[in-house]
Amino acid sequence: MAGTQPTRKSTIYDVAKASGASTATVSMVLNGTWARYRIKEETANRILEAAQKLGYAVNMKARGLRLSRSGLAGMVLPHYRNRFFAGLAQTFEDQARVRELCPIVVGTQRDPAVEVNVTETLLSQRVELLFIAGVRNPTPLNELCAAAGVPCINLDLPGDGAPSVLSDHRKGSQTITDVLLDKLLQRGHSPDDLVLLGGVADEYATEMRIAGFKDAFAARGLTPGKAAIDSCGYNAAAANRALASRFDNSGRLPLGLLMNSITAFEGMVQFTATLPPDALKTAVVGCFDWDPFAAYLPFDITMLRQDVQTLIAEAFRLTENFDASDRSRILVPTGFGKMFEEAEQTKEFDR
Amino acid sequence: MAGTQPTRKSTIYDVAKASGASTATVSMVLNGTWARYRIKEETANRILEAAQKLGYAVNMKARGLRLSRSGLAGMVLPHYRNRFFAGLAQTFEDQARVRELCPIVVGTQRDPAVEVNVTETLLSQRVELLFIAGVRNPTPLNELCAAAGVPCINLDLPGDGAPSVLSDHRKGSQTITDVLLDKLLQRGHSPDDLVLLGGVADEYATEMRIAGFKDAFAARGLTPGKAAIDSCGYNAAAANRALASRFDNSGRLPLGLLMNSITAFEGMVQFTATLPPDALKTAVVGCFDWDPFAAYLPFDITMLRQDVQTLIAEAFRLTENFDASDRSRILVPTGFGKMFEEAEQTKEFDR
DNA sequence: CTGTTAGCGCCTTCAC
DNA sequence: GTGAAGGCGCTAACAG
Repeated sequence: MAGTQPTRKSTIYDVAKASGASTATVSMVLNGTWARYRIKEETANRILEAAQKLGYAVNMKARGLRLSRSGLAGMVLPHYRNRFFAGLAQTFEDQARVRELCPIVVGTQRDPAVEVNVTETLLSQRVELLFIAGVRNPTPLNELCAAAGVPCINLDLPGDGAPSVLSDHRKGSQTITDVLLDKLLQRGHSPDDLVLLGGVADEYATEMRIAGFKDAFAARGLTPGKAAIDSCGYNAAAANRALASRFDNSGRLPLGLLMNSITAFEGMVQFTATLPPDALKTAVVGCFDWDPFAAYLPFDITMLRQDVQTLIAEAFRLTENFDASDRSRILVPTGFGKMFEEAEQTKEFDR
Repeated sequence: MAGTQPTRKSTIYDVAKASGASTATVSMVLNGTWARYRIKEETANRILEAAQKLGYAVNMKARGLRLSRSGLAGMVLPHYRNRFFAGLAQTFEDQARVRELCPIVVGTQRDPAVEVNVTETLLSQRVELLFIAGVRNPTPLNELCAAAGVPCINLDLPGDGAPSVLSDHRKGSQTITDVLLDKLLQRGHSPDDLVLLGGVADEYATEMRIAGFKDAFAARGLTPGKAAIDSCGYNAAAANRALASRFDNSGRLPLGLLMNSITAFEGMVQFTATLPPDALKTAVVGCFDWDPFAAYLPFDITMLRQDVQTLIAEAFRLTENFDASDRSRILVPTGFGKMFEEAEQTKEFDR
């Protein structure tokens, strides 16, 4: 590989010259469309050989310019730091590749300025579709896409500027709440001992989860008390503080705890780490996200999991025959534990 | 946004027509190079305004074709499923953006066919540089890049076809081994009770970690025993099995355990979850990766952390004035615990 | 069956 | 100060 001059990449002109054919013939052969044009197999082989020898690789920029198809599929998400977003990214990549698209996913750190910036960049690269995941207010991004005529789907958080594909947080919340209530009763405790902790009151996922929480109580002819719902924020520090103040007031931890996000859950773990080891022994806890290590922490824990496979599949489905005026909100069920595990099998040398 | 015909994106021609200027003038103004050409400020403003109104966005495909600069920076990595790779991706994106490049990172699931495929795709999109992280044998990918004249850096695993930026696993291993030995002695146990578990014997990171492990013993005038090093593989199931068989043979867990990867660590956690809760009470354990939840598991655990910031910064440094014949291996120190935490602060609404 | 040609959208040199 | 023209690499008609 040392001898080749690295500056100039070979083009179809080089291949044409080397093989003594014309650029059109080369183009057809290299695209595999040559059978349709009844080009002699011998010519085709000659060209393929020359291309091989020259290390020719198509310039997608030029092809894209000509065809006005970039072959790029874009997705923006906040970060990769939890299993949900990591899974989303992975699944998106896999399914984009199946569709012969080059996946390009970008993390924005939930910074609206970065979100706009990234979207503009992706659009200027002429992505053929854009998925927007976990963006608080996707409308400006939707509008950018609409202006560019690029199909755009909101994932995980709904928006008014495009169709949305969402996990059915309400139903999921009712289900997990129900499980926790059963466990609580089994241990001789009361439904009043269950607390839904974390999240932001005026935000979609939290609203849905609160609704589902109430649904579960209602199905038993009950209503959760005032103190049972504490939307103290998503981040670990907030949940940590909220728990600490409850502890200070009552002298103990709630007997049932439903954490509204893995980050809030992390805050809970941080706080309980400051307590004697068996402070959570009798507690029943649940969480709206799943994490492999969290699942092994030393207390009774139930984790809900979003179905990234279906989420992404639905989003792709919406992009075919995309209807720019579509504002539908598709709901995808969530499930427990390891039900989606297969997708993330590790390879032998993985680490 | 409803009224605009979504099919056609506006071009500089549209902007030129709308503003009554020529395409050249528009181009200069839109590139910010207009001051150099002494274009009237009034004209410039008129053009900017028209562009704004038309929702003009540069077509990077065309610009790239003309300038032979794509504005794309590529990175391939195995997946996003642990904090190291997630951090790498995040940091890469941030630093690429600082350099005015559009980051495009792709996960390959450690599948060599996908790795080659992805590299070819990225190259055909004319990325201006490519980082290759966690690829077992990067040489074929390096050669593809070399043939295309694209700067290419191996991250985290070394290769013969390009410069590499690596964590100093050997030094890190010596340090953490030293810490574990101290703890073991403090508790009245013997250095022989420490086991290095996981990894693949003929693989770079494992080799370095074994060397560091021995260094730590050597510094005390000792040599680890035969059974002290068990490269049973990286994946959780393998570590799980290895521990199970040790347990069957000796009737107890090793008193000191140094896990060679977060996945092997996960296997250990899986196995110990089948034991009585206090089976690990007196154990001393370490791990060559860091995870926020793993850090809160109920036993004495020490985690080593790679410095993704420096890793990426060094890689970028190597790409400027890139020397295609450079085969240097740059070593980056690792550290303990939360030393690189600041980089992943969560926002208020994060989850 | 194969070669010629006209752009895709943009930037830059060179006249005006 | 501004307009016209050429070409980046590729593809798809359209001629031979």
